[in-house]
Amino acid sequence: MPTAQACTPTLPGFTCGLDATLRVIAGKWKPLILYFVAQGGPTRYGALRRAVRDVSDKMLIQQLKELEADGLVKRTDYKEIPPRVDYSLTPLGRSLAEALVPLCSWGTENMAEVTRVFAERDALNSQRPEPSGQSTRIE
Amino acid sequence: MPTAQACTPTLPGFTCGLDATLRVIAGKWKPLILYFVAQGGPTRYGALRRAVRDVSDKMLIQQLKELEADGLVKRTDYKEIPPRVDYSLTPLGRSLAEALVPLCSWGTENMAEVTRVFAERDALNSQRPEPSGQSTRIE
DNA sequence: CGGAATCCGGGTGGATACTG
DNA sequence: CAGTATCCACCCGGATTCCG
Repeated sequence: MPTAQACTPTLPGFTCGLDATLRVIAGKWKPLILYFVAQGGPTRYGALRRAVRDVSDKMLIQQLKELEADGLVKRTDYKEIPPRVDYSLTPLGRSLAEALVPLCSWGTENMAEVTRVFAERDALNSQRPEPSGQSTRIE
Repeated sequence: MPTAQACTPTLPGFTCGLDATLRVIAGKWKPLILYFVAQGGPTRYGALRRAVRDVSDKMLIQQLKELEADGLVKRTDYKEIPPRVDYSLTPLGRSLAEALVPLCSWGTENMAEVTRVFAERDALNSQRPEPSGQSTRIE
């Protein structure tokens, strides 16, 4: 019912609202970055790096730059020594982060289910001629 | 700010609910697929291909298979000639699609903004001959 | 501390051709 | 109509190293 018909083409280039959103948050870490900054307020680079586990400097910086270029996050350099920089959300970024909340809730509620499904999939993978453990497939 | 701290680690493997969700919908087309199927009910392959613009057969099938393996969509083959197959959402998939609604709304509301930002970015890219590295933008 | 630059392997994903 | 199969360019993203 309210399955939202908000997906009506309005501007050229995007097929629908979801399409537009995806172009902005496409990227392995962007949603997590947005979400963590939304929760923590202005967040220092190091803190962000620790929060978004397994992200490398290169990727974190890259995604942050794109988010900044897209007007979702704001970078503040305090020009101090040692360096201090923090990242905060713009109003636009804040509104997008709000839209991510349901996704987070969904994950929390269905984490057990997701874990199970992934375990099954990994079990199938390990039956294949695939030596060594780690299966960081994803994305 | 009710910025939801639903992002509390609960199960090993995932840092938070959002992390879990992202592992499931990571993939260029999955959110769009979920959303279109959610809107249209059981959707035929061809219809989906037309709905998700610019997707190739290969990618569409691949993503559909993963969604199916993850228990989000259900494939129905009517074994007819000519072939007829449709895809529908499982309860799990339906709940996830619901969680996508805010993202779609956000895109619709901020499409003008997004379009503008992207235009600026593209403008900058085309201005730079960039001596140290070929940056032939995007497709 | 907060990056930037470079190298590099593997996966992603497009194009095309073919099948039932 | 609903896929499958193959080739392959490209870029994502990790590791490493260096800089202010």
